[in-house]
Order: sequence, then structure tokens, then C-alpha cells
Amino acid sequence: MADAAPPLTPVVRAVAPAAVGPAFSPLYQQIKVLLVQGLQAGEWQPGQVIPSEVELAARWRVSQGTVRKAIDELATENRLVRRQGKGTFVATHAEQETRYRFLRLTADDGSAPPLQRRLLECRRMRASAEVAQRLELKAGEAAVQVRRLLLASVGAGAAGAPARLRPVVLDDLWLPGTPFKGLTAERLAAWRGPLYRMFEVEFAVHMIRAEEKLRAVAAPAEEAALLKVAPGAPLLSVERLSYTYGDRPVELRRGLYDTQAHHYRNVLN
Amino acid sequence: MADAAPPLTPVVRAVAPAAVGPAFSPLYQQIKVLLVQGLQAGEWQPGQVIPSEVELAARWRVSQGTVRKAIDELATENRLVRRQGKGTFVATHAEQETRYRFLRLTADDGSAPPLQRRLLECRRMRASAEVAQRLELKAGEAAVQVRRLLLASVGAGAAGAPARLRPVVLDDLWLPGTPFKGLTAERLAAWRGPLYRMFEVEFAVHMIRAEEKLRAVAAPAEEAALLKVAPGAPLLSVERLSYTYGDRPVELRRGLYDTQAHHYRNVLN
DNA sequence: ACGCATTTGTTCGTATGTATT
DNA sequence: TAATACATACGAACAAATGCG
Repeated sequence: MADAAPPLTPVVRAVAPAAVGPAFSPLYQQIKVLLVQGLQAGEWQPGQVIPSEVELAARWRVSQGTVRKAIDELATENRLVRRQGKGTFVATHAEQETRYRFLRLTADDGSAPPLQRRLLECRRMRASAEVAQRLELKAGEAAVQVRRLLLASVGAGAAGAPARLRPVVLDDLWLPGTPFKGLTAERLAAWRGPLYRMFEVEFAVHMIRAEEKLRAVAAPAEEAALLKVAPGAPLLSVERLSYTYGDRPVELRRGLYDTQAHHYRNVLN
Repeated sequence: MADAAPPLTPVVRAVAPAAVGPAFSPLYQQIKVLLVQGLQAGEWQPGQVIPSEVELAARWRVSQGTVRKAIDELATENRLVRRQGKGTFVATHAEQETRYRFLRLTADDGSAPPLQRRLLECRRMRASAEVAQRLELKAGEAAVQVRRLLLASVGAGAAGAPARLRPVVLDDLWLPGTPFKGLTAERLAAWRGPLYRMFEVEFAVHMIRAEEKLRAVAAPAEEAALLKVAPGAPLLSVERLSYTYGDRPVELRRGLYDTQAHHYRNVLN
């Protein structure tokens, strides 16, 4: 298991002082960059342990504390997960803590909603102007569109009454065709577990960050029918752009939420 | 300026090992508690500097690094602000960085919206059952209700054309009567700057955290008229509960956002 | 069941760099 | 220039959690 030789570029200690303008960055930031490069290069896969702090410190000829501070930042960004006594792991969308970490939907009674999925559509298409612009593709490039429904079981608790399913979220996803070559409805339907976990496992695409824009909209006829609400009913529109390494957008998602019995939860600090 | 004697309870080093179950907490956490107590007690007011790291370390008989780690956490929680060369300051809702730090509304063109305020109502009332429950008051206790409108200037840029104002947010606030004794429409109208800054200055209430629940709703007639949208138009409902020290809720707010030209922006990590 | 090695977590101390006044 | 304060970096030691023999 010992990787003796320094596999990555050794750290060049930034010259300290004087007229070094924006070119300077602290040592722990340089270490952070090296760690990110290792993650991006796939040297350590999601779910795996990265080398211990002392080992990394030795490899890059810095103190353990410096490595530690770099890891700290990546841990608060949810890209690494520290586990005392075990090691530091590459974050995944699979574990309990980080499953659906981008999903802020909550049932009004506060319960975490175990939602059912129903795949409606998955087809390859050419990126429209808007999709291309958001995903930083050329207009007309290959893309994949997915439509699905998330359903919550209601009326649970009462014995005998079979839990009925009510649609809560209608999701439309647009993905760039190249990294997601081979994504089909069959594979989607067969997958158990979080979608982003599938992207990690099957397509080596790791979502590390996302930005959302929320609006209230009137339900269009087609979407209303799918969500089983009246046309024109108010829906929460959640437009999400998800990013991988290098700030590259790799998913555009538009969710329509029925917020009659659920809400979008946010914490402000 | 020298406070020689240890004004706060000295740190009792937690006994280390063995069968100490949940009673144990690391030193820097204990220091953090002491810092929070100082903030809560008003020993350091918002905007003021707290003592330097070395001074606090000496006062509480711990190393500077331990104090530093405690301050680090409070800084990431936005309760303290570090400024190299100057000191560490108690966070305020006044400064540029932290102004409107709870407001996620963004214009669709990305510009930060300098919103105009229009006070519609400010009256003392008795807390309804729901308000009392949320604010942890007894039903019927004194409370203050405030209603206001936030307006954005549209059609700016073109010279000669006077910037028109369009209502964007209708806010309803409920505040506990006791800490907000003396809050009147006049004082509200006279205040320039963020509302939460007024609460700090005039009522010594510091908002340090908030939770929001978002929904899409149909505009009721009265609210629609105020926002100048059609009755039944979809509006984004933002229900916010704001907390001070000790996790005490001190403001319930219900905002109705017109999201035709604006959106609620959120970043996920 | 016990102890040992490994790994992260906490704490200390010291030195130096950088920004501010 | 000097003093002060936070920021970075190093090294060392011990605690706590885990896994293995």
C-alpha cells in the first residue's frame, strides 16, 4: 500500500514577501489544490479513504497541521468526510448523512420524506439554446433529457388503510450528452438509490455544488395533470444548476414542487 | 481599558478519561460557550472589538490556539468577524458584508436589489394561538405586528425616464411585545438602514440565525392588491423564524414575494 | 477480553508572516 | 518605524475511536 515516490508535483514553497501580488497563496491552500487535483484525477474514488494526514504531510513535505487545515476546508465543503479512528473519506451521495443533501423538501410535519420515484421519460436530444447556454455547451450538441415524478405516501399510520401515493415533485433534468453517454431509461429505472450516486458510479460525474433559483409559478396544463393539481395552481419552481470539479456545470434541473403538504426548508446563518 | 481580574468564570478543565459520558466537551468548546456568554451578556456590543486572542487566552488560562479555534467556529457562524491587523468584532447587521444577510432575494439580471421600504402598518396586539406557539409565548401575550412593502426600481438605465417603483415583497412581522416595548410606526419610519440593525441598536435584540419555509401560494385578494398582481397569482411565501441567543425565537415573518422579475437564490454544498 | 497499532481530534508552545494603526 | 492583532506554519504530545490479532 506504500506509495513511496511522490506521485504528485511537489509543493513549491511560495516565496514569502514583498511585491508578490495576487500570485501568492498560503501553503495550506496549495495543499488543498493538490488534494482537489487528486480527487479530480480519480486517484481516490468516492467512498474510499484518502491517505492519512501524516502520510500526505510526508509526501508533500509539509507539517501535519498544514495538511489538516487543507482537509478541514474540504470537509466543511462536504467534499471529504472525516471519521475519527478510521480515516478521511471522499464524499459520496450514497451515505445516510449525505444522501439527498441537495434536496431541501420537507413534509410539513417535519418528517423526512422517503419519496418514491416514477420515471416518465428519458431521451437523447439536441441542446436548445437555453440549455446549451446554461450547461456551457454549443447549441445543438447532444444532451439527455429526463423527466420523473417523486411521490410521497400519505395517509400512513392508520392500520388497514393502504398508503396512497401523491405526486409531490415533477423533475426535468438536462444533462450533457458526452459524459452521460449510455444513459438510458432502462438503466435509470433499474437503479436503486440516489440519482447522484448513480452518476458517480456509472458515469464518474461527482456533483459537488449546486445553485438554485426559486420562484412561484402557475402550473401549466401538462404539468398540472402529472402532479394532479388544478391547472394554474401555484407551484414552487426550483431551478438547479449542479457543478463538478473545475466549476463545470453538468446538470440543469427544473423541479416543480407541490407545496400543499410539503415545503422547501432553508437555514440562514 | 485593562480588565485585570478574570471577569468570567474560569475554565474548569474537564476531567479527561474513562466513564465520562456526555458530560465531557473539548476545551475549545468550553471557551466557545464562554465567548457566547460574553456576547449574550452584552459584555461586547455588536460592532465592537472583543479582546485579542492572547488576552482571552491569558484570561481563561488556555493557549492562544484553543481560543483561536473557538473564535473560528463563531466566525463561520457569522457571529464574529475577524479582521487581520485590527481585531475580532461582534457581527452586526449593519456592515456591507452582513447587511441583509438573511435576504436571498435577487433580481433576475443578477443585480443586488437596493429595495425601497414602505411601512404599511405597525400595531400592538395580542398574540394569536399560532403566533404565540411559534414565538414561544403564552396565547394572548402582547405582541407587535408590522406590515411593510419592499419595492424595486424598474426601468432604470434609460436617461430621462424616471425610475418607477414596483412592489416585490409584502412582509408581515410578528414580534414579542416585551423585548420590543416602544416599537412604533414613527420610529420604524424614521429608521434608515436594515431593520435588524434597528433591533440591535434600539432593542438590544441580535438575530443570529433563522429558519425559512418556502411555499408557492395563490395571492389572496388583499395582498394581491398591495403587490399589484392579479388575485390568485402565484406568489412565493417565505415564512421565517429568527432566533437570538439561547435559541429563543424573537421574530416570525411571512413574506410574499412576487417572483416575476426576481427569484430566491440558494447555494447548496 | 485485552491490548496494540493506526488515525483523527485536541491542546500546547513557539516562531514568523502580514495587515493595520 | 514600532506596536498590535490576526494568519500561517511547525513540532510535539496525548486523547478518543476504530480495527485487528
